[in-house]
Amino acid sequence: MDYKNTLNLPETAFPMKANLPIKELEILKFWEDKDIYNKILESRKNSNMFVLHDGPPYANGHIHMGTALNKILKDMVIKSKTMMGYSSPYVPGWDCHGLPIEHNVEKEYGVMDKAKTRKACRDYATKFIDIQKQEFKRLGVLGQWDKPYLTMSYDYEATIYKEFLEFLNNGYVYESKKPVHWCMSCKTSLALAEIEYEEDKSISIYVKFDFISDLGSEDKKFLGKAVSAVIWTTTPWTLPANLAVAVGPDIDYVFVQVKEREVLLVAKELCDKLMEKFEIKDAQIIKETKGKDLEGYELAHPFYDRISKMILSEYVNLEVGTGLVHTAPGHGEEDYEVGLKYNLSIYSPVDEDGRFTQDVQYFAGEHVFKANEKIIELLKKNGMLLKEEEIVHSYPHCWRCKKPVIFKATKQWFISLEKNDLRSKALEEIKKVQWIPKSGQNRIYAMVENRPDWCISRQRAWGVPIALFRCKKCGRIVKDKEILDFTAKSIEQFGADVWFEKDNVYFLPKDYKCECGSQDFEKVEDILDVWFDSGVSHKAVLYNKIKWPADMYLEGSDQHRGWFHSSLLESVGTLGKAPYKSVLTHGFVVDAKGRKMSKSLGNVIAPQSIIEKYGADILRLWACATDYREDIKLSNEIMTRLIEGYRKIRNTIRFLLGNLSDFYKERSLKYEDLEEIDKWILAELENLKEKLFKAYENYEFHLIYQNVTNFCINTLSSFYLDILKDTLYCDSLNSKKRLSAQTAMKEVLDVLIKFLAPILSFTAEEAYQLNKPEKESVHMEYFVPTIDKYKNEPLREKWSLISKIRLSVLKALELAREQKYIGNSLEADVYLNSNNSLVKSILFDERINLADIFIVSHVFCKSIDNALVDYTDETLGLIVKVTKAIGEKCDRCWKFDESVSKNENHLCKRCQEVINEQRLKF
RNA sequence: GGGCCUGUAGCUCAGCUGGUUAGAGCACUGUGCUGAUAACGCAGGGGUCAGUGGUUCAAGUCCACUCAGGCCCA
Repeated sequence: MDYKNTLNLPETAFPMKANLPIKELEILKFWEDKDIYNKILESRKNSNMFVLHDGPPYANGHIHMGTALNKILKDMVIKSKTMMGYSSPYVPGWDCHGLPIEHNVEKEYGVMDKAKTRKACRDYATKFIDIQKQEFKRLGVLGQWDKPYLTMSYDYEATIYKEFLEFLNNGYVYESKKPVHWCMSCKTSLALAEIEYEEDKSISIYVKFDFISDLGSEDKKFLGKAVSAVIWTTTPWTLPANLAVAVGPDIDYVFVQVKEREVLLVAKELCDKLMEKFEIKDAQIIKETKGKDLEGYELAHPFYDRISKMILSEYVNLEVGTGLVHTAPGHGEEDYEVGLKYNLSIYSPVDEDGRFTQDVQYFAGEHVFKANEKIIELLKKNGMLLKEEEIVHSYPHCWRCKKPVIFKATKQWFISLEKNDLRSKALEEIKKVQWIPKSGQNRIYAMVENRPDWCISRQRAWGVPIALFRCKKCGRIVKDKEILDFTAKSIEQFGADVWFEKDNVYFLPKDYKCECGSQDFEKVEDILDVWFDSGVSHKAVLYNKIKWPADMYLEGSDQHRGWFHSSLLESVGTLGKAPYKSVLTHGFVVDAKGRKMSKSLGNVIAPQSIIEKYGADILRLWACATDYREDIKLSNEIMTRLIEGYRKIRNTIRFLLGNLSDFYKERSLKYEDLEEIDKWILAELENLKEKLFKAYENYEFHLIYQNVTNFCINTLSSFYLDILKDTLYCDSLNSKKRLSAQTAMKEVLDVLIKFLAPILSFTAEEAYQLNKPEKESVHMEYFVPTIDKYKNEPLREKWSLISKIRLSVLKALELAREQKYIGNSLEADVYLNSNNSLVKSILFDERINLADIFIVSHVFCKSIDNALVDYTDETLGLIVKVTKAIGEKCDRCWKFDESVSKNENHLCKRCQEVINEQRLKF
């Protein structure tokens, strides 16, 4: 007879197949309809706060794996903090200004006036904010999505401007020249993103710079000889602006005698090649020296009556040239940097059309590219040209007009790092912040320590203007408080557009005069660096609003130079403190081989494709399972493995739910009344909880995945739950043993669901709703606190030994199975014997049922002859013998027992009793 | 080229302050069950710990270099 429907088999609405792509949409709707985010905050309104401040992604394009990872990690931090009892609001933001948007707008609509460009940029940003918002929400990230912060909102723009004024009024801000890419035909400066590199033919020349310094007085070898340093350049037109010659401090140089009275200085390594090039035979090295010993010598400019200094630069390399580098601080990035160090002037005597200014001897009014030839002529005439040759190299071109660009120094606005000790204060603050991982501290420290002053101006349209007036006559900047305050107020009211839309008369009081008496003013039209925009977010979003400083900033490790950096300088500059207490960084998403994802490599995986195929919880599990502090690999195999892991967790939850369907709180037993095995699982659970708490506290999410998976597989699935099945299915609904099991299982399920909620946010919610929920959403819950009563190390040790004994028995059973003596382990009886006292104490312990634990029909602690299998475990001192089970197979529980043959229903004693009890009920 | 960092089984990760034959889960192979069933159990194979050299009685664990990769800068 089939007794299947007399069993208490698991029953649940929690399906084995998750169907996440569909199910998640329902859950999203549930969260939104019930306004769960705000209810969570409401439930924590009297709690301590933990504020993770969102770094604003750029409102451009769809989200990619990196942004998805970042948002998921943030969400896991916030949800876990919430479940620890904190009030942890999440205000997402977007970075809206800046060149990439302006660039795309210009590509689409062509060049427009500022007002139109700004309007189009605003629309463009708005569009992508909406797109990204939907994509972020789909990841399961809960937050204040209806009221995000936008760097282009009027009040935020006003904050940017006001913060700039703080810097201005505290004396940090100054104007100075700096070389930028300059298009001579568009007459505009260009950002890096607007530069296209193309192969170009160019002239390159080797030029002599004579030593003025008298080397003969130092070393007789030089007496009566003309000594020259040899440089190489591909831009002869920058020679008029030459102010120095740079050498590498650790590079070896040689003085080579080439004629009776002529000596050249070149890098040792390149010497032979150069002599060949210059067609010099019989060159003789007369002296060797390190670059650092050359510092400070004076050279003569090759055609002007001017000194060119010998300086040191780390940028010098030996790939091309002579190892000595012509340096014009007004015409090159590196030249500029090193020029600042040596206090050279940023000399750039070229106008916006690319013509030399009037003060340039020989070449005034000449276009720089045309001047190239004339300069070479002059050098030839002076005898300073050693060699001239054509080369092909990649040269920057304007993305718009495709013409070659030049480096030209233009006036820019800076924030000084030395004023008010900004740099040293920032460095001190860095030391106070908790950097996770620790190496982040070194990284940002080195950057702040070495960076030049902050160039905050851009010659673009889409941004917050440096809204200041300049006297056209004397150049003075208007700093009157009323005028600046009025401007700030206007921006707050109308947005930064007001600066471009209204005339001077709107901002300046009637009859306003400059100190010099002039009434003629011009607007500064430069806009602020977007890093300044996002750098003030702590002020715009947190300060005097939520909580300041933030407890955490969490971004990719590239932000050490980016947002962490600009926020730090901004905050230290105006408030004297870092805006964050801790900074957590994650690595970058790479492919299976550890290479970065790029379109050209064709290895890009979009988050959308994973969500559509597998669901956001799988993506979340991925973010959790890998150690994000390093690079995070993503591949099809990794996804497949994660899906397996997900299924294991899901099925464990499903089994627990199924076996608790008839259970409710009132039926739970007191801890003291639990079976030993159930006390044991609670002790194991306590151990797991401790690990999980620690992992959440240290933000080591991958340990949560590892621990939970191992617990589900080893502790639950293959041991505890497997053993429990007989009790759960076959015992009476009211049996103490079964209620004891359910009491423990309920606790286990609770812990799993709640501790997984920050990670598998959808699945946890689904399970929570089916498990007789106490709150509206699992995300309003708290982590299950540690319960001291459940801790029980001796019990854990005892059961660890039981588990070892079990493994030996399973091994013996496997041997019997291989020989086809048994199939199902219930077909076997086990005989045990041990000379180990500890093992023996287990064998004869009456509180545990070994037959249950081994899932066999009977266990006898004695010896027997003629066993089918005889297995000895040396380390335990245990002898295991296996025989066919005595008695017949009970039709209901499938255990073998001698009572079965005597029973008219072919049932064992236990099952007959359960059936009797069930009949009584109906 | 410089700064910061990484490299343990096919995949994801453990391996504490250097100390027994390097661990786990998944995957793989074999197998049992068919009352967690596109599930569950059991058993098994698989690693010269990126490479080379060094320190040490002893190195995956410390040092140097090399190779591969990532972020930032040049």
